[in-house]
Amino acid sequence: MSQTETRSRRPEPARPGRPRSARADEAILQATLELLAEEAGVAGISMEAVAARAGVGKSTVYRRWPNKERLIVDALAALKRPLPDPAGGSVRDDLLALAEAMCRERSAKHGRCLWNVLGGADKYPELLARYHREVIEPRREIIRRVLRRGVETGELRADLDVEAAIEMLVGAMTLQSRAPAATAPPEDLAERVVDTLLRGIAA
Amino acid sequence: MSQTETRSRRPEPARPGRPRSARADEAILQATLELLAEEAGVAGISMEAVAARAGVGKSTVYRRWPNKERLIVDALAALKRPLPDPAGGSVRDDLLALAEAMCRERSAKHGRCLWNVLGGADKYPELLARYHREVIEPRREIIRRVLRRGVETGELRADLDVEAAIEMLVGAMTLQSRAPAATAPPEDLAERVVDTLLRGIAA
Amino acid sequence: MSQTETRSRRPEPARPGRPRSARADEAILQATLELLAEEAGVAGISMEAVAARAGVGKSTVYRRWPNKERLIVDALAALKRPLPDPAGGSVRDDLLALAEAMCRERSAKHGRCLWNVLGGADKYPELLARYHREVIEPRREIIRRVLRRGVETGELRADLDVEAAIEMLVGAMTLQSRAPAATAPPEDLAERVVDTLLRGIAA
Amino acid sequence: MSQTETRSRRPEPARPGRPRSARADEAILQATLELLAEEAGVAGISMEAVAARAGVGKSTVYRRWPNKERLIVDALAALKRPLPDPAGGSVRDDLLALAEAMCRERSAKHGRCLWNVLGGADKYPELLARYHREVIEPRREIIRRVLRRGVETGELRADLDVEAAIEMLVGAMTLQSRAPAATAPPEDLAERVVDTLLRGIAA
DNA sequence: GGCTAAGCGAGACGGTACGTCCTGTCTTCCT
DNA sequence: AGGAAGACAGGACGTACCGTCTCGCTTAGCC
Repeated sequence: MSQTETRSRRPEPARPGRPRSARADEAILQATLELLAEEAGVAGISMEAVAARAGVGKSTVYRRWPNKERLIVDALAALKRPLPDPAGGSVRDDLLALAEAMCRERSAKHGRCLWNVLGGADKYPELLARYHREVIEPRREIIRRVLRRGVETGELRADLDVEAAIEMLVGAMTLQSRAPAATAPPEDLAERVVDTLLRGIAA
Repeated sequence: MSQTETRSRRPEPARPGRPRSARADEAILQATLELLAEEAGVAGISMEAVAARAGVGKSTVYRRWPNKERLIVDALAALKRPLPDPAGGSVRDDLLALAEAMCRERSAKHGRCLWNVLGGADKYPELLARYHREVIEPRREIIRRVLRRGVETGELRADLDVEAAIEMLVGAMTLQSRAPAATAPPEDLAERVVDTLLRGIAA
Repeated sequence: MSQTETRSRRPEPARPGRPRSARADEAILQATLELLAEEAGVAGISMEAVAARAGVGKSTVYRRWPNKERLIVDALAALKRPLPDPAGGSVRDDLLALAEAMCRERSAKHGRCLWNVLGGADKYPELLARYHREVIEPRREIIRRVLRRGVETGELRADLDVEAAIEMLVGAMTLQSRAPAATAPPEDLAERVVDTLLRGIAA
Repeated sequence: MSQTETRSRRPEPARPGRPRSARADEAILQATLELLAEEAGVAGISMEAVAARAGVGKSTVYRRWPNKERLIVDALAALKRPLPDPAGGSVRDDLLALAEAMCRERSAKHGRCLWNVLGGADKYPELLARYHREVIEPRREIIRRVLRRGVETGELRADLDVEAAIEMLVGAMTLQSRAPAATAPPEDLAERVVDTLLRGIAA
């Protein structure tokens, strides 16, 4: 993944030997995500199953990723679809759109993947660090811009603690996903959270 | 653990044979927590390591817990110290005390344990469900009571969405712990979040 | 193998834990020999195939033998049936009996095993050394005794070079086995070699 | 090798494209022999190691030889120096010269190669057959001629069993090489064997 | 005080997955 | 077209745990 990116950035140093198969890359990532969704967690899937489902030899997997964890983090990165950059209506509309996107994601297949993976993360600090850098931060940045713009337009209070607000919004929307599967979040959770955030709870 | 509780509830049905060693129970749970902190995640520790560190045979572990996950959830339950029931000052003071307690917990050893475990949780829904029922919900209930009292005393707005507020507070305080270890949360995060929650962000 | 022998020599120090299964020992050695005969050479068989055919887990094999080579040498040792101690008739009769036994062995299943294995032996000098010590030398000793007795009884010349004679007899009977499978040795090879050895070739 | 021979026999059919590099041929065979001596047995060396040591791509090896075994047999053929055709003195002198040559060969580097290879031979019958035809038989033929001449000159007995005598001589001289490396054969083994063969062991 | 039943440390059992290495084939660019 | 490089599918290697089982030995309560 990262190598592919790196290589494609510069105009191909023309390495000798047979080039790596792009189909294999895709098949492996695809198989990984499927298994990650079906089974569960880093522990729940096996490299051998990944290779088998991808129709690929084990060595083809290990040539690209040094171990299971690194494969999984790259597979997850493949779904890091950025949050929809909000149209730019009222701050409330923008925040609501973002909150609902996060809420939807929670139940989506990849949502589960992320959580399954992040659990065992203390063991792999770089895994977590990279995930933060490449996935989490860009998303917060979008919210941060919406909030800043709100301050400028006067929609939000001038002394707003932007980071605390981000933390609350993101926290509320993602924490819920840890509830038992049965406990579906209420449909209107996004709206209720955004409104509570806007108005505050003080009388 | 659960069996121990069950047994200690009724006055000993007086089973025949040698009774189970209480020292073994403790040693196993202790070893589990130590390994959970040192290593990481459900996947990171092995039953053999637990037994070895506890100075106990593997069968002594398996006699008490049917598998790794059940052992771990019981070990975690051993640290479910309840949040300090707030003294009952102003709502702000109470919320702040709770928030700071959660914040402190995040960096504590058991804090890490919880997160390490919750990751691979999709595979073990009952683990997660039980954890929610026995650990998470009681804690939310404490916050819930503080908020309800605030509404009654008029400190908080009458149309407050209690659940949304809980979600935001808990989410903000716990999500942070997933940042890379280096990224220590700001000292005053609790205060900033509580104030932002109280006042709202709208102008 | 060696461990079993060692243990059974002394009256069991009563080691803790579940004792090793004698059935597994047998099944593994049996499977090894079968595969050694069917397939060929150290390289031709796999530990996984051995375990599978023996109906045993791989770890059960590796608990007893540290690697493929050590397993194979022990399997071969299991067939080191000693040469029939000759009845003690005339020297010619005794030598003929021994030569014919060696000749028969050549075509037998285990004969092939030995050769298949001895090939890659430079890599495992201890394998070869042990095989010599435990299998080859005892056999030569039998021939040596027959020749010495012949000298004493006056059947053989007094100035006989015993070791050279052994080398010639054993060499002639075993070298042949390296001929292509098609080239069956003549029925009467043993007799012809013994007589040539007795009479010499000089006029 | 075989292809090279075939091509060099006829005056080059003038194939299109770049001709094969003679340097590559040599480098590959050289590398094979070196590894065969250092490591051990057909199983002990890898095509990748051969190609790497020869400074050659794997495909360059596989273009010339279809698999490991064929490469090895050709590499060995490169050392099949014929036995010195004996000067034609007394039969004893001739046999002694041949025996000593065989004895010397045993300790030489290629000696080891041959044995290393012959071990795993059941799996590759054609390898063995070819080796017999091209290396072993020519050598026996030399001994055979010496013995026949001895019969004609009256030095050897008229009713000599030529094949049995060959078997004993060759067997005695080559079998020894299977002893552990430490056990060097006695200096005078050749002489003792030849004399024992000549005089017989009977009183 | 002996009997009975369960607990105990130890470790073997059949399995599964790991990550490494090598085989023999293929695909690319360079000469 | 040959050559060097190296990717490809496949499969065995030897290791580490899983959760179960079998040993011989305590350690209790009940007779």
